[in-house]
Amino acid sequence: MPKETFINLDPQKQARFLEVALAEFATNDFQAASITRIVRELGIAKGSVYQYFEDKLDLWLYLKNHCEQVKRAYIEAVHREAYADFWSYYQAVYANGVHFDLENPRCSQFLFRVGFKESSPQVQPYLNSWKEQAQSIFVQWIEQEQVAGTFRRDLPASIIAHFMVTMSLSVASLMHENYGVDFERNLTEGKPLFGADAEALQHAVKNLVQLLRAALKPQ
Amino acid sequence: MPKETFINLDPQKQARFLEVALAEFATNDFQAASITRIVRELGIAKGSVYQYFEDKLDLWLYLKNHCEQVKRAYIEAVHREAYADFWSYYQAVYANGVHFDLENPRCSQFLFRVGFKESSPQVQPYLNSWKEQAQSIFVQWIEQEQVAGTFRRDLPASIIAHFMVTMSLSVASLMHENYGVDFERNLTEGKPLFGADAEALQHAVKNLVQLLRAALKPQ
DNA sequence: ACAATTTGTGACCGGGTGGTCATATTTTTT
DNA sequence: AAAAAATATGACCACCCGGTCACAAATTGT
Repeated sequence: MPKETFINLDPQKQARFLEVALAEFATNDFQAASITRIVRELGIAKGSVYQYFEDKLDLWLYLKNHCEQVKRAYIEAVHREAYADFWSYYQAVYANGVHFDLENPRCSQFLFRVGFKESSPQVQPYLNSWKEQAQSIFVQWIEQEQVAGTFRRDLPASIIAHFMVTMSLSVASLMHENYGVDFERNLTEGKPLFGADAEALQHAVKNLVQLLRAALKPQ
Repeated sequence: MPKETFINLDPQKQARFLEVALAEFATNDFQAASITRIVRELGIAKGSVYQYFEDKLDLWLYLKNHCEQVKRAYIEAVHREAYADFWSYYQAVYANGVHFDLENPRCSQFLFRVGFKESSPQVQPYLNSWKEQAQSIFVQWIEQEQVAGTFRRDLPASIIAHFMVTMSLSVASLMHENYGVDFERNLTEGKPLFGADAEALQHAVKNLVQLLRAALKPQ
């Protein structure tokens, strides 16, 4: 939890602090991320950081919580009832996830790191939470589809959920490998992660959905 | 490249050095891995390391190359011609990959880190090579199967390859999440990565193949 | 206007790092 | 046995880190 000093801070300064801190933690491990670099970039004294947060871990937890909230808002804006079948719903959720990426590239990259790249022992206890959340949401969806008879029932929902989550998250690297999208460059140039390649993305997702459909329909 | 001093080193000492260095780099980022810890563990002087290798990066590259060679030997021991259909071949390759895991847990964990967790800028240029190799091998397989009519032809081989590689590699985390296999504990206790859970693994791979089959057969 | 409180500061601390090099030890050659 | 070459050593260097704290500045309350 941030200290009151940070909460009471001028919103503009608060936003700038968040921006710079997020950039640092999006580009580096917990261990490798440097408070010194953050304050140098911000042009403030190092002591200030410790007026705002207890320590490095406290700051990291705040950033994680913040980004998760932002992302959740995007996802929860899509409602299953509004879609005729699961796959159109899935694509809508995915599209909103991409909007999140486009509009909050640093958040997106940070969460990606937390979910997949991070291995610093100091944050180990806090790593799996959101992955488990995503997994359990998928399990609920899948069980409903299995009952409705649109998904195969010969495999446990938890297994199917694992593969769906994995594939969904892999689209980013597919974009990178097969469509030549350069996330790093887009980031350093301040562009959104997917840059002007929204079309390539749609194409990739379409192909992915075709594969998942075939894999998951009743055999 | 290691210096001659290391090549001429007593094989037993060489092996012990490799073992300890690999454990360090398997458990930590390139940045976080510590030469100081390695020499402390080995009980040798820090200067010795720099008689063996140019610098930290040189050591890392040697370890990477070594582990890749070891793994390749496992994979290339399986020949396509010896199997009637692709899926039995695929399962045999997978089984050998698991043997590699079981018999070289540190190698396996290090390569996993290099392929998925690593983000230290110093090693960035050397990261993608093996992933691209795996991908291109899969593309060749898939194109052959497409010609033979056993795989769907309505999607590009590159997309299917991404799908297969991603799903194949995710089995490890599936084991962790759904079968409760604790890689970290197995490692610290010196056991092989999959511990005594070979049965769970077989089950997971069976499920994986079922999904892949359904996704890839001609629609 | 003054006092009280909150916010900002940056030199400093202990600790860790990769890497060096003059020196000591061991091995090989003569 | 002596000389030469190869190998091992660890104190030391410059650097960076997270975190502290006595003090300065600014804001708020009276």
